This record gives sequence, structure tokens and C-alpha cells, in this order.
Amino acid sequence: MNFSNTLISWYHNHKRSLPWRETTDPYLIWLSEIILQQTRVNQGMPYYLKFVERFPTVQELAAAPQEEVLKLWQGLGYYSRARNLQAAARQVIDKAGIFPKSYKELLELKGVGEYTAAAIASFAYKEPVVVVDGNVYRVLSRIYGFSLPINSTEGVKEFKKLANSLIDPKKPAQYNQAIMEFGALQCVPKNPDCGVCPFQNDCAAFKEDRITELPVKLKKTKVLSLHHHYMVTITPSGKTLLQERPQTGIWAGLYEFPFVESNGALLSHEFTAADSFQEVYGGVRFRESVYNQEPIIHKLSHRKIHAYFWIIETETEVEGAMSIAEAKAKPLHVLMERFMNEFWHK
DNA sequence: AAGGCGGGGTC
DNA sequence: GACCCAGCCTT
Repeated sequence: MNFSNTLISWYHNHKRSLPWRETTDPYLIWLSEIILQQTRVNQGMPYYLKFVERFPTVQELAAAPQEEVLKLWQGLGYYSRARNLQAAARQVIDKAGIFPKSYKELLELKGVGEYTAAAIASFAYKEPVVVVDGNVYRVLSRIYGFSLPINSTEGVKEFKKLANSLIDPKKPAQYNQAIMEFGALQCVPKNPDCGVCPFQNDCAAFKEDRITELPVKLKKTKVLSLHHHYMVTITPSGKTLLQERPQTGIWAGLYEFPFVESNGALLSHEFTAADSFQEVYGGVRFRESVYNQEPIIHKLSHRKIHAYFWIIETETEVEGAMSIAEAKAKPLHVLMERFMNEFWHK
């Protein structure tokens, strides 16, 4: 079996038409790769199109207010990607607007690791460096029967070694696209259709009936439960109050209603006695009611947030309050966006 | 070496 | 519910 030829041949017959494959502009390729980190093509596509339209060149991205970049990124998750995106754009501008021209130089950009540097270098410059992403781990572990954990130090090393022995150095772009597309469309995580797979006769996992076992991955992250009681301020003139989240941690830099954290559901007097509530409303007369008796569950990969929304109608204006339209224009996390769109219907 | 960091699709 | 996605960064 010639792995590379078989793969590239399969690719020509099955590849999807994707906008970032129609260009060799390193800026556009980089943009697509950052958006697609830990993100499916279908989810990332509308964001890519929005970003290209608003920021056709790296100069425009570098010059934009960070809040605008975050707003465009809203809903995509892993928001540090958005900050790093702009930081990297500014790195490029600092070097006369010339995009790094090699794998090694690309690695210096914020948010660009080994995978992304290899993707850009091979797609834009035809540099023969292999990409090793989730698709590649899955394809190689199955076909070659590699059972080392893909997220162990030794596993990563061995998979890279194997990957490097397989790439066609004359066609790095096609090879890299092909193996990822193969993982995304054919050698999928669950119930792959091995009956139509070109590697059926060579695949160790298929021959040994180990498709469901491979790839091997170490442990899962524990999910911590949190209870957030959000204060939805409504002033006499119809304004509301938001606060910016810290620059590190979950939803860094996004906006939300101020909230009280607790170990579970709260009674009204427990809620209004909380320090953070007093900090916001100390001295302000108000009428309060809870919007949802049952918590709204918002799941993150390692958090389960139980959200309650308390409506606080104040009798006087509140310092720092903004109009509903202004609030909706801030970069918001999905929990916040959903509440606002339901409560202040669109 | 391990854990933090989102949201959504799929089974 | 669990898994996983064109991963990277920090500690």
C-alpha cells in the first residue's frame, strides 16, 4: 500500500469545497486555522466568512478595537483565540506587515502551535511539514494499530514520528488536507463506514476489530457545578447594568450581568443579603423577583453552570447603567446572549 | 505532565 | 450522558 497516494486519490474524489482551500494567502489560511481549532468546519464557517468580510487583510484586523474582535467571535468559544488572533496580527504589523514565511517563524505567533504552523506552512508555502491534529491521530492509530494514548507525551512523539514517515514531501499541502479530510469524512470517531474505506485491507484496527477502541485517550476532565445568580437591573429609564469579566479564566473579557455565586438555590433574603448584591445595589431602593424558578443549565467542557436570573427594578437610576441596545452590542457569552434575546426578545 | 479553556453535533 | 472537534497556553 502506498499510504500517501491512496489518501490523496481518495481526497480528490471526496473533498469538500471550502473557501480557505481556494487561496494561498497565509493571512486567510491562518485565520481559518485559528477559527477551526477544536471547532467543526460547519460551526466555524460563518465566523470565517464574517471575519474575512470585516477584516480582508491583517492590517485591518490589527487596527480594530479588541472589543469588536471579541464581538465577532461571540458564540464560538475558546475566547483566548480571539485575543491571540489580534495579538498575532499586531506581531505581523510590527514586522512591516510581512507574514512569517516558515514553519519555525510561524510558531512565534501568539496562538499558533505546532499544528497551526504546519498547516499554514504547508498550505501557503508548500513547506513539507506534517500536521498532526485529532483527525490524524485517529486515522493513524487505526490504520497502523497504534494504541499509545494520543494525549500522552510518548504517544505524541510516536505519532509525529509515524506521520513524518508517511508525508509525501512533494505534495505536503495535498497530503495534509487529505489526511484531515479523510478523518473528518471517512474515518470518523463513531461508526465509520469501513465497507467503503480504501484502507480496508490494510487497516490494523479493522482487521483486528478494534475500531471502537482506537484511538486511545487518557482520562476525562471533571465537571464542576457552579450556581450563578445573575442580577438583571432595570432602571426607571429602562437601562441595565453589565460588568466585564476578568481578563483570565472562563469567558475572559466578555460581558455579563453582575452575579452572586452560591452553593445552590437561594431564597430571596439570602440573595439580597449577599455581599456582591450589596456592592451593586447598596442604598438603592428596588423591587426584586426571580425570572426562572428552575435553573438554566449551561454546560461547558469542565463546568456545569446553574443560572438563575433575578429581575431588579430600581426606583432610581444606577451608576454605569446602559441601554438595552448597548448591552446587546457588547461581547457576550452564549448564556447571556440567550437570556437577553429571550427577555428582550430580539 | 496536567489542567484550563466553549459551544455544538452526534450517538 | 459521553465523546469529540483543522489545539494552545500556563503552571
